[in-house]
Amino acid sequence: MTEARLRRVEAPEVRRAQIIDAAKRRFREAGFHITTMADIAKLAGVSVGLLYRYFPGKNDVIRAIIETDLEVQLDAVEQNLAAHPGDSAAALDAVLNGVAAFAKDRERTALMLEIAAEAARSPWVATLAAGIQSRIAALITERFGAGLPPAEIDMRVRMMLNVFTALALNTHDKPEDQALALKLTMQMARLMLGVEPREG
Amino acid sequence: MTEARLRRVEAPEVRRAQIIDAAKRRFREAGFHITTMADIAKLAGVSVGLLYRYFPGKNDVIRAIIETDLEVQLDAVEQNLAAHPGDSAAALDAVLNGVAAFAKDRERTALMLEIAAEAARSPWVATLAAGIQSRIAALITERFGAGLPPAEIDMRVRMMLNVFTALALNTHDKPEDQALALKLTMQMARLMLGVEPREG
Amino acid sequence: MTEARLRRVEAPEVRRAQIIDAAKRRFREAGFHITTMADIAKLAGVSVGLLYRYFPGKNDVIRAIIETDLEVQLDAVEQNLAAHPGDSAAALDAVLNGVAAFAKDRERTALMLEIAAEAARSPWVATLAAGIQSRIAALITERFGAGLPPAEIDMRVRMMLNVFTALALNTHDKPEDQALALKLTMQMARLMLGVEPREG
Amino acid sequence: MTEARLRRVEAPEVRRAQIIDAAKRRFREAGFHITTMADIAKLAGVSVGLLYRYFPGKNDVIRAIIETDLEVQLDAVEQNLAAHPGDSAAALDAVLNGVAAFAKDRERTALMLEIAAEAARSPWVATLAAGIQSRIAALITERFGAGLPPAEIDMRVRMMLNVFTALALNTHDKPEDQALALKLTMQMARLMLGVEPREG
DNA sequence: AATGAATGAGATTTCATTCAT
DNA sequence: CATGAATGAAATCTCATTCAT
Repeated sequence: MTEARLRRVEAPEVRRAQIIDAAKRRFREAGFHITTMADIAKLAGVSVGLLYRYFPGKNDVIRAIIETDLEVQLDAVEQNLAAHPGDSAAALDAVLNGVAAFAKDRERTALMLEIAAEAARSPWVATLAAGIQSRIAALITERFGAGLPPAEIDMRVRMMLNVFTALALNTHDKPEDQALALKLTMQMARLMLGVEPREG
Repeated sequence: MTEARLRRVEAPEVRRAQIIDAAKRRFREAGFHITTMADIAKLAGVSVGLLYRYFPGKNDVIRAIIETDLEVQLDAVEQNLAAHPGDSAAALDAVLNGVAAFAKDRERTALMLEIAAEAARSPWVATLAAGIQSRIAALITERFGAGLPPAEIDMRVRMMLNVFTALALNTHDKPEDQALALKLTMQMARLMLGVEPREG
Repeated sequence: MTEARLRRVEAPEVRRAQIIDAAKRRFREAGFHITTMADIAKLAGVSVGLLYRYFPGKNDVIRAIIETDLEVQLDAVEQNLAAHPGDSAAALDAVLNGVAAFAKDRERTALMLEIAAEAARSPWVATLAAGIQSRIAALITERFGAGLPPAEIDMRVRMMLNVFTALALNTHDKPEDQALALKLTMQMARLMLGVEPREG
Repeated sequence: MTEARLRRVEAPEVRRAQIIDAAKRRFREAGFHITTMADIAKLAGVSVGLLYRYFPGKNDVIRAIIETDLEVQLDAVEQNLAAHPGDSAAALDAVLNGVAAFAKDRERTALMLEIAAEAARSPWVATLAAGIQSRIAALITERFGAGLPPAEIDMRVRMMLNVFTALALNTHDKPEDQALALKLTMQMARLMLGVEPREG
């Protein structure tokens, strides 16, 4: 009577990606603590037991998701900077637009909030997040770091990133609201980075 | 043979406050989903059974905490504005300082993040939070709303509040970091409200 | 459709005894590691959840059973000695007969073997068992301890007890076999305790 | 690109021995029910899948271990008797020393207890063990069986073997304790076989 | 023949909720 | 009103067994 799942062997990286992907999706929708291992397994299309071949336990799945998610943010900044080697203003725009795009994706921001809430409780999450933010700050300083002390740049970058996170907290149904919210957030981001608003 | 435990009968409001207070403390430390009803009962110094006389279920406790927490924010703004009926600049300062004080309290911000994460999942939480923000915006508009269209004022106030949320997202361990973060936050808040930074 | 169990509140000692008793029975029949918590709960007539109000986990149930079982052996020796305050020979007889009776009970010996096997693996079980045996040895020394050094008495008592345990390993179907096995074991026990065989 | 792991094809007897050996070691350390098939496979240096080519299931591995272990005991007695065809006293000594050596090996005794505990539950184990004991008894009776009725000799041999089991039940940490325990065991063994203690 | 990824039934444990006292 | 023992559904995790490679 039970629908026999067909046993497909996959390369470890593929499986791991499947699982991480499924977990991320469920975590976004339901949060870390409501999501069950069975949920993840079902969504990933594998058995529960297999989850435990890839991760020692549920906490390790959460940890992996948090780590990869934060890494993605760092990578995005890195790539946006690298895409405009000569033009600093364009590079900055690219970074800000990248972060903004990220903040507009409700799915991603839900996970971001989940991580933020977790960081308020688990020291290791807080440390990890702070580390990634510092590395992002370092990348930006390297490129734009004028006369400010490193500690201040670090903080300014953090605040800039957090403002976008905070933006994600709002539910803007109407497109014009969204546009306005984004415009204002961009102003704040530029204020943090000490750059003049561009035309447009 | 007489029971050592004293089975005190308390006024309902007192009991309810006891429970809400205990729940809030645990929710701050451990989050909504990790906290158990037994945790709350123990911290409140009452039995689990009694919890169910005051709230139909755990979700209702969460709902009550979210509601009271948001109300407290609204009340704070209201009182700060009312405290300076003549001096608009002083009133604004009072509001900003009030929100800042809130954002510096790690315990409260942990709960705020918890609520934000919940809002990303439960529509009613999102609606409730948006409603409160609108009421705060209305209060401020009423007082300072000069030439801008109401929709923009509303959004600017929301963004101003978001900035403090961003502050809360930071893991500021060192006091000098805290001071810097607060200074930057104030700059952004003033930018949102279109007021010049004050001396000081 | 589910047969509604009627919710009966019992005194803690009664419940604990029920659980320990059920666990002991299942452990005797199936061994520590085959017995499940659900087995125990069902046999005790309680829910699985209740088991965890009385014991933190399965290992603690095992520990409790081991402890009580060893204590019972000590108590038996103590009582048999106390029952014959004047007559040393009679007291010794009582002790030996007590141990023999114990060894004849297949249910109890099965548990004894389970404990012995566990002792070979878990140091704490070994230590606990050795401690109880030493206390039994002390009781006997107190009463009969002639010229032998305490360490030797201790060992002789242990060997005596173990011989009875070993007796339990054999399956004797025919009564005359049982009687002979017991007679021979008694001879060995007396040899260990350095007493002459009695007539009869 | 070539696989680092070498997939050696071995003669079936070699593989079987590898597996049995590994299983025995884990069973000694952890017991039948705690040991997993993966444990055994790892220790044997083969895959789990291969285990199932040699044994239909875990129970069959257990059965094989129990059988070989009991056979080894029988063989040892047989060989010790055969080694002294003329001198009965020397033969007896050899047998006793052989059994004693066995009982002093903590690893082997742990397995013996495991088997004994299993025998208390599984009739086939009990039957198998009883059969081996009878065959050992027969060997000894054949050699020393003087005036006693065969049934009694059989029982005396069993009891003699039990005595060594009793020795195994002891947790003898200190060497001097071990020596004493062995001395006492030998006394009991000789009592069972009706022989005078030898000098030495 | 050999591997080990994959399965899924079943074990342990947790906890929101109920209800006898 | 108040208690906390009791319940049971559901979650996490384990492991004997299977089977594609």
